[in-house]
Amino acid sequence: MGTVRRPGAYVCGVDAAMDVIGGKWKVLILWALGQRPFRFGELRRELPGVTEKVLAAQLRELEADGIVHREEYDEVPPHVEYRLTPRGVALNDALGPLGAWGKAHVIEGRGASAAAGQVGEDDDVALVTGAA
Amino acid sequence: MGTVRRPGAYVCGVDAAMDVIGGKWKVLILWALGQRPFRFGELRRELPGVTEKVLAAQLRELEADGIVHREEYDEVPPHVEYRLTPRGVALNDALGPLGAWGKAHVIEGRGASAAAGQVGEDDDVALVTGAA
DNA sequence: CGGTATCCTGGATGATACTG
DNA sequence: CAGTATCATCCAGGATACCG
Repeated sequence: MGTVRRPGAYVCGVDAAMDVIGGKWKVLILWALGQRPFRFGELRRELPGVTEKVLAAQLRELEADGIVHREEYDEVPPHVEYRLTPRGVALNDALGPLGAWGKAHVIEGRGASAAAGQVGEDDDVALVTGAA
Repeated sequence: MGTVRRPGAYVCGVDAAMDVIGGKWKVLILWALGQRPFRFGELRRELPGVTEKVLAAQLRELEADGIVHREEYDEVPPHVEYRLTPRGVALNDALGPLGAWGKAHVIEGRGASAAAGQVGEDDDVALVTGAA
C-alpha cells in the first residue's frame, strides 16, 4: 500500500484524522478553504502543480468525509463553489496547533529550542503566491 | 510522486508537519512513545503488522527530524531504547486536538454521515461563508 | 536483539485528451 | 467552467532472508 489509508481499524483519533487529511493536497485545500470559498478553477490555480483529476478526486474524498461542501449553481457557464462544512472548520481549528508546531520546528526552527508555550499564530494568507 | 513528502517548499506549518508525521506508522509510534520509552522489539509488537524494515526506516526518519531519540546501550545482548525528544513531546501535544477531532468526527460521530455527502448532521448552521 | 539487504507490489499521483 | 476517462509512473511500504 502506498499511503496511509487504513479502512476502519483505527487505533486512535489521530490515526483516524490522518486518514481524512492524508492526501497530498488535502491540507492545502483545507487551508485555502479556511480563508474563503473557492471555485474549482480558482482552487486549481491556488495549488500550483495539482492536476484537475487529482484535485477533483481529493475534493470528492473531502466531501465524502463531510469536510467540504460542494455547491453547484445552475448557471450557463458552470459555477461550482467549495467551502468548509462546520466539521471542516472544526478540523481546520484542530490543525492549528499542528501548524504552529510545524512552523516553529520545521520551517523556522531547524535548530531552534523546543520551547514550549505558544507560538505566534498569524494567519498570513500566503498560499504559494510568489515562488513556485 | 507517491505520497506527501514535499522537500523544502512548505506552504504552511501544517504542510510541514505532515511531512514529519506522514509515514504510515509514525503517528502510532508517536502515540506509543508518548506513553513511555520502548525498545525496538517492544515497539514492533506494539504495532501489529509493521515489518522490521519499515519500522526501522520510520524510526530513522523520526530521529532525523529530531522527534525521537535513539539510545544504544552497549550490552550483550544488544539493547536500544527509543524515546521522544522535547520536540517530539511538543509534536505529540500539538496532535492532541487533531486526535480529539478524529475521535469525535471519524471514529464515533460518523456512521454513514461521512458518506453520501450528507452534511447537515452536525447542525444546521449555515456553512462557513466569507472568510478571515 | 536489532537491525540490513533485496526484490516486488499496489495504489496514490501525474500527464494528456476529451466532454456537458 | 468543471470536470471525466485513460494510461503511465513512482515510490512508500511489504515479504523475505541474512548479519553483528
